[in-house]
Amino acid sequence: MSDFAHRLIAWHKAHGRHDLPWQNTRDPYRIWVSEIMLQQTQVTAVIPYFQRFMARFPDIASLAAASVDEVLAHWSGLGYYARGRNLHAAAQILVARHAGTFPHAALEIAALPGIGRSTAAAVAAFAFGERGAILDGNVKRVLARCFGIAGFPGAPAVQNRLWALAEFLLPVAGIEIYTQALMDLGATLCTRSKPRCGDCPQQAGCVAYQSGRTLELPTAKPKAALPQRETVMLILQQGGEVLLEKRPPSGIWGGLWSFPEIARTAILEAELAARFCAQAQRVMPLAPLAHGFTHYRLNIYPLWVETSPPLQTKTGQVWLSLEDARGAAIPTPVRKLLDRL
DNA sequence: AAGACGGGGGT
DNA sequence: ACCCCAGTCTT
Repeated sequence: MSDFAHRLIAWHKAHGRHDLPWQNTRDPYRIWVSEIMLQQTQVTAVIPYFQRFMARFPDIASLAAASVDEVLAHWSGLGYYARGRNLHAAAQILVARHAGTFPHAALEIAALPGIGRSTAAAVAAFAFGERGAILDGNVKRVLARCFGIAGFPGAPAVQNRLWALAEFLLPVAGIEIYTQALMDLGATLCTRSKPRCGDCPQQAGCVAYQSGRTLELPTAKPKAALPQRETVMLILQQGGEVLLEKRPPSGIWGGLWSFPEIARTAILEAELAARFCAQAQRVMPLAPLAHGFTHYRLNIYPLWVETSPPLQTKTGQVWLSLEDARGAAIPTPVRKLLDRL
């Protein structure tokens, strides 16, 4: 047996969870229901639901005979209601095609609605002792850390590596305790934040711990692509001066001085007349400028405009020399644009 | 490959 | 109050 499996099993004897309502049984139905409920849901939340569910639907036949409405009523509050619908549909399939019994092979189990590769392997292991790997979020975290697997575990290439590793590590015998131990380690010690490495049986061989990368592994999900926004900044120039506007006190660049903005679809002449009592003498687009925020990316399309009198300014508008503008409270993109003039 | 699905825990 | 999380199915 691998050192990894050996240490895990020894640890589980002393520190694992042994008395959950779906443990100490080989009833595939109880194990199945618990594994479905435990998807995306923590043990403490599942326990009362599991108890009520088993009291009302004690076996495959009673679940299959019930209405989907009643099944969902017992799921109410647990979330991901497709789990409940699939559970009910699978029970009816088991009655119709498997004489109301559970198939032993993980591949057949995985053919049922709502059961994927990992859940099938867990049910097959706990109910029938079938040797197979599981790979849920807890296991991904444990393996990524212990073996230093970088990359987002949800990415197919990383996930394939983790599956292969999970298969490789399986003990020849004792799949039930090994599988439970792996789940328990991830759920209780090797947690996402504040892992208890001091109590971990794998510490001496853990790549993440030994290299100080525990909090960097597993690699976080890549941030969603930043929303893109765009604006036109008007660089109104007259003589050696440019017009700056004071921005509203809240929001982006609150209270700072910035170039006036118009929508990309706005009509320049109309905006100039309405907001600045000015006319354009010369108009010249400058190269676009991208500015990154934490929550979106702003593409700025600067429009240099030489204006003609009158030079009326409204409240919150000011004409400044380039030098004075550079000394004002301006955001970085405005500074970059000033540097181009 | 990316999104939908619902609720809970951590911060 | 916000961000982060996660297995399976669907698109």
